[in-house]
Amino acid sequence: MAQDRRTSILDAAERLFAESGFDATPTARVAAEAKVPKGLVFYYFPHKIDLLLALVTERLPTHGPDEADRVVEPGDATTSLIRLDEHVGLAEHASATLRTILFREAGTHPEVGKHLRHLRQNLVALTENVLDRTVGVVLDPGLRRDAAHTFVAAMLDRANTVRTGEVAPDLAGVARVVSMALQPAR
Amino acid sequence: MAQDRRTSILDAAERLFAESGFDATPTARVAAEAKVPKGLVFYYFPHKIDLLLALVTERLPTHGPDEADRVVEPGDATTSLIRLDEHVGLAEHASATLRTILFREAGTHPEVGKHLRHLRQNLVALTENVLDRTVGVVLDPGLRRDAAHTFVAAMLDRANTVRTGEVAPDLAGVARVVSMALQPAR
Amino acid sequence: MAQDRRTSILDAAERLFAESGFDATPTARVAAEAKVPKGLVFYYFPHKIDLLLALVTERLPTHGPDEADRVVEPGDATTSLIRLDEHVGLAEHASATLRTILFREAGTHPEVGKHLRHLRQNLVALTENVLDRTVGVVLDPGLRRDAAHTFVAAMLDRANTVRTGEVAPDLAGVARVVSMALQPAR
Amino acid sequence: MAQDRRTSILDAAERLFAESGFDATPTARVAAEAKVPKGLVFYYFPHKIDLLLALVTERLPTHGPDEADRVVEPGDATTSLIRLDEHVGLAEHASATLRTILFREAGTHPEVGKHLRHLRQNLVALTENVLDRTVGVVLDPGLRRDAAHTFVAAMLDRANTVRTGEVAPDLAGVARVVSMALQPAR
DNA sequence: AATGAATGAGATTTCATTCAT
DNA sequence: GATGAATGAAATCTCATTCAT
Repeated sequence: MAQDRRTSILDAAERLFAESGFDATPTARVAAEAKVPKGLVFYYFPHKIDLLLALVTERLPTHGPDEADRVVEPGDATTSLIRLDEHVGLAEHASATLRTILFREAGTHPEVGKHLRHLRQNLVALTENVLDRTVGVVLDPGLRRDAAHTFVAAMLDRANTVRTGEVAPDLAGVARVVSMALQPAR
Repeated sequence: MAQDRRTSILDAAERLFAESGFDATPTARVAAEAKVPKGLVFYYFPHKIDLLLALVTERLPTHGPDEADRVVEPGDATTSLIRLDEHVGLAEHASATLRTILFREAGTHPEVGKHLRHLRQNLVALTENVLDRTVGVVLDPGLRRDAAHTFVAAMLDRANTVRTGEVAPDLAGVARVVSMALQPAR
Repeated sequence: MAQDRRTSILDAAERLFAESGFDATPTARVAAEAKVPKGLVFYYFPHKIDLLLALVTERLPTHGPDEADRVVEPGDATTSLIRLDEHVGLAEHASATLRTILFREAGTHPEVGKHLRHLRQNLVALTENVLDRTVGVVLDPGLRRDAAHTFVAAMLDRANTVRTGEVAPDLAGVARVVSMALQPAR
Repeated sequence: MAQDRRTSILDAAERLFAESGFDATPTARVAAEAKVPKGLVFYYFPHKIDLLLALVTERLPTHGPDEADRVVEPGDATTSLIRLDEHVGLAEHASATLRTILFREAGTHPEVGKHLRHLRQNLVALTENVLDRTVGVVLDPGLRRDAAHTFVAAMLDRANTVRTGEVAPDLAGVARVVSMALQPAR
């Protein structure tokens, strides 16, 4: 019961911060949106910034390298990468709000920036793992790293793109480009 | 003289908005940083948002497709792309503050978002142009587009990366990956 | 057991009120300092002011005139007064916190002011008694009263002085001055 | 004109702080009492504590030793001391509010405590000067110091007394006691 | 007897904006 | 063109007190 109300508050904060940004959202609006009295927000989150921190630390999935298993399509790097993107789901609506918060506040709130750095590191490691398991041959470590960074950059850029209303780059296209670069010969 | 003071104000705003964000920067601090009286800021920029708009419209370069000439290294796509990145200079300190502002405020301020969309479109067109002039053969339009999007995504992602303190992906590596994908045969 | 927790609360309140003042000390901090749940403070002391009143009524000694016996040194007014001061112990650390509270809150909280007035009256009566029993001769009532008031004023002033970090006046010196004023002839 | 409004604010603060104490007086009440908008209080005094500091630093007289000239009655220490007390005017209504503030806040606000220490030092020096110029003979330095401290203690104690509603000790009586102590012989 | 989640009135402070000069 | 005093709406945060359990 008590946790329900704390959850309502976080839900409301997530929605509003994504819509209008952290700074532009008064705590009073969070309380109203969560249908709890103003004082209760402070009770659970003594300072406004604690709302942001709770969202980022409690609700952001960190992707471990073991998740590669679920998406690998042996011998087909393009498909594997596309499925990786779908699995991570950065473009999906469910994570849209957190993603918005993550990118926007990373520059001004150190704790948030730290999480964004971890996310990228994990995604790169995961992508390298996916590539390894997909292609049969042993990849050059430098090339593998560059390929992974390229794909992760595209995923993160697209996440950012969606939020700013730009025309999203096609991740399938990027997957194809990366995949072609890895072809030992044609 | 009058223009000098207007410029001081914009300089100060650029610095402070990049540091702390638009919302978190009081106009009074802009005035203090610019060493002008508070009233003068509102004299030149009747509303606070006008400061942001002036920065974006007056100080952001838009890259036309004709700039390809300056960077193309015929026959060497990797080098051409690296030189393109250097030319655009998104990673350079000079544009760091504007870039910061651009990414952060794009989601909440429509005018700013519009500029970011234009920037991406122009960069994609420019990159396609660079690729065309670099490789001798006629590229498949779909592949060319995917390659351009991939490289632009990496450039923009890196710009965003720098601002959040993440480990920057290596643009030379991405250039190599994109370049290899375009090799007709090896 | 129950009394232990009530005592902890009063101990904590005494410490914190002395440090930061009554108004500036939240009851929540009292509870934290006493290591009891917040609700318990209000269980024992329904209103915050009751904490202050309990401290003053339960922990402040009132000095009766009969205490003169313990300090009188017949024929030596200076020594008697010095011993009176030591006996009353207003300067001692044990009473420092209560003294602090007494002086600071006397002006704004009538109940506390009443206690301070009683303390002064009792001290004057006690000092007059000490002087009477010390000197052999019959003192002029007006002079005796003035002398007592002078010494009590010095004791209370010093109590206040210690609390504000001023250089404490030397009570032995005051005892000497008062004593000399009472000498019938030299 | 502008200064007038700043002065109104300080006047109001002086009145209200004396009445109810610093902590118990909302800045909104200060604004209301001064008949200025709430924002203006903050304009002149960015933090509430600045009101207190301005009162103490701008409105508290510091008594220099040269002021002795105005009160000395040669050969009559009792009269000289009484006139000194009247001159310093700690008991007068005009200084009552500041005195109240001074004593109450000295313990919790270091800046205020510093002023109270200076006031005592200056008063002791001034009183010693008065005694020197009043009595013809050369006083023993130790005795002179004790006598001065005794009288200053009484003045400060009485100031404090008035504020807490206690029965004020008679300063004329203290003057007589101190004066008698200085009589070389009778 | 004990508790800690809950409440809401109100405190301090912030700050974009106005405007008389 | 320039200025800085002035304004007030609104933001964040505080905290004594209540009350269901």
